Amino acid sequence: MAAQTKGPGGKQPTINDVAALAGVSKKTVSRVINRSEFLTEKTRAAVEKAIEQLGFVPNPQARALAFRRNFLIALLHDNPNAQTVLNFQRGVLDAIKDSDLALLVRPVDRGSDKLLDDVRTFLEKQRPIGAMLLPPISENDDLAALCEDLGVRYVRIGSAPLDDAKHCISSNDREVVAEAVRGLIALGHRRIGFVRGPVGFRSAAEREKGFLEALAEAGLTLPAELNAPGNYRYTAGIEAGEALLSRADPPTAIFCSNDEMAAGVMSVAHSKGIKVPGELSIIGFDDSPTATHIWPALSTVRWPIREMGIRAAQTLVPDFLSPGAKADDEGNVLPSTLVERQSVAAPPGR
Amino acid sequence: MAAQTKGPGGKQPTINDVAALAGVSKKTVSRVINRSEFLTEKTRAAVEKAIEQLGFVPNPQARALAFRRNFLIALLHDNPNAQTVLNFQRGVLDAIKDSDLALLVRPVDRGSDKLLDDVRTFLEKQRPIGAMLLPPISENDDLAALCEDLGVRYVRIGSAPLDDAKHCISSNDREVVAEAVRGLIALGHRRIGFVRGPVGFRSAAEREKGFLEALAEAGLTLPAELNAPGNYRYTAGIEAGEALLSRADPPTAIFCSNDEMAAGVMSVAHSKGIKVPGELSIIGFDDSPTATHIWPALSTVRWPIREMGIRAAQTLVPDFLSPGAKADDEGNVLPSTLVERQSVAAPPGR
DNA sequence: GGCATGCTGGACACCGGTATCAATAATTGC
DNA sequence: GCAATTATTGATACCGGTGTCCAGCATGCC
Repeated sequence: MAAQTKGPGGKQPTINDVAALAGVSKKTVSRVINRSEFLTEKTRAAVEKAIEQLGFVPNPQARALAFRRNFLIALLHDNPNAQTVLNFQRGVLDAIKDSDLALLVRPVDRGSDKLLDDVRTFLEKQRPIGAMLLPPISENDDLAALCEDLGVRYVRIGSAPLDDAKHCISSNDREVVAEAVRGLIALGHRRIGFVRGPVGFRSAAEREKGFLEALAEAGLTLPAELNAPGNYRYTAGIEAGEALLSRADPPTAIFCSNDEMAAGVMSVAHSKGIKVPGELSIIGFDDSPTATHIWPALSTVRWPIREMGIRAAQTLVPDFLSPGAKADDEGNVLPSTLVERQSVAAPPGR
Repeated sequence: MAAQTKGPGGKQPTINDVAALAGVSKKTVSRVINRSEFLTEKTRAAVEKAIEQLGFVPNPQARALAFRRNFLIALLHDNPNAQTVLNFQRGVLDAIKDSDLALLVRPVDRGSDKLLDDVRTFLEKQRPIGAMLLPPISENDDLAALCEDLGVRYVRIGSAPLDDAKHCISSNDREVVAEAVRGLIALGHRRIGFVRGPVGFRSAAEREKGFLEALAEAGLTLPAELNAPGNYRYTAGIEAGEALLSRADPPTAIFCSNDEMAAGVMSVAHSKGIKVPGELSIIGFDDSPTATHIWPALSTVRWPIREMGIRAAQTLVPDFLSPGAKADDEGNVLPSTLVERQSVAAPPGR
């Protein structure tokens, strides 16, 4: 007698339909859905059969309302590197796959003076359980404060710890950059150029620190004329390449703070007839698709971005994930790795 | 006397709080929120003042429940080209910015035999108003049928109309490819190679059609030995490049069905010492970041992907967007454009 | 056999909005 | 000036779940 409209275009069955079919109350069905204890095996089986039969799927909006919290997490980003965002997204989705959570993606404009208002409106409207901040906006302390204020959990993804461990997933970029540069020095490079990232970016600062560290260890310094400004864009790489490679005494190797700029430097080298890696070694950072698509393929640093996505989810919402509720304090620094391709060799004289 | 817990960590004010403060019923507040007519200017002002004062933001879950539909649209994709996905996403978000809608992004695995089940589960669980299918999964008729079945609106993004206009946003890829190839012929190229896309992809077939069309117009044909298989990946470009450029009679130009494969062909040319564009012209498709990052910069076809995102939103949920409720039948074919860069020139002999 | 105890499962209120429909206020016609 | 008409508002049920709290029943104990 229960109206069980089903099938194409029809209404979705509700918990009441299930309860009626199984001959129990809706609360009992609710218990089954939420895996409550205190249930006879018999009752559980009956309810599960009814659920199966009706193809019942709980309405997430209703659950959200009743639970007084929804099951959304937000990913906020303003990243020029699409692959990074998507890989991170994949990691997060891998982590929440078997949970009730869904992911809301929100690109923002870090340049806008309404950034904070935008994010506030978004968070107030959607009320996600938590938010993930990808670099570079993860470096914005006001955003973190805003989340705190609104009672929204958050994690910040960064190149170095920015906050206490429970709010921060990072990688050891500085160390790996240093390792890469040590490699150049070991090959015999002495005049090594550097293309910086944008001013005020933590990631840029970390890469620079690693670079200078390695030079210092070898008793080398970075002459001002080999230190080029940059902003992570291809065109900045072009400009830096022009500046560094037009000199009478060009560097024999250049470390670029990301792959796009490295591609720019590489283009300049090609157009000037400078052989890479024979006459010039180049190293980038990110391991973006560009790194493998340019010729010769770029040696670079691979950021464990997908793993960071997984870890970010585990840190943000451990209570919603089944087993991997890891919360080990220091586990939130993940290792970047050096990827050696064809853009590095010994300098000409050796 | 009304309890207005506000501020950090406090509860969000509800419609009841607003009603109490404004001295009206909750239904009236609801009317204000939903811009109902039949409201005195005075009442509206009073309610709006209370909303403002309390910083009230309606709970989307509660609205979704009461409206019997949520305000989510889903973006389903399995796209190797991250930039495309992100640009499309931007377009959609631009379009829905001032609406109540939110965007749920869902990567899927087109290779999985559980694809349909995955998508079904996702749609049943989240119950979005509509779904957007990006290529290549947009070509999957079963997915479209599934949406239909579940009563979820959908639009398919493709290289050519796949369905009736109200379900399909496409671009005129065939024509633009033909235009590009005509350009090569006009420059004097006669032996033009082709690197195909993956078998069974509509996008690949369209590009091939355009290519052959232009050849036919000029009375040319594509010799089997210049027709290389591909799968849109860089490595396929490498293989195709090896096959085509190792011949005694190599082509003087190669059209590649996407940029990544073009980058592969370009790498092979570089490593064989073949000058691009002096000895070999190359054209790609997509205008991905790779196209500008490689050297020389790649001539390619730009897909109006962001505009397609906007149009997709307008087609999918015109009733939720304010003015741009365009539904003109034939307006859903958007123009791709040829982007001329430095990888094309006249063939050696001319 | 009667009673305390521990499990189960149900009745009912509630989450924060919207729909229905009747009640009330404002306007109009004559 | 009064009834008829129309514009505006409110009372109450309801959307589809969950929490609270209590009742019913089987069991163990004396």
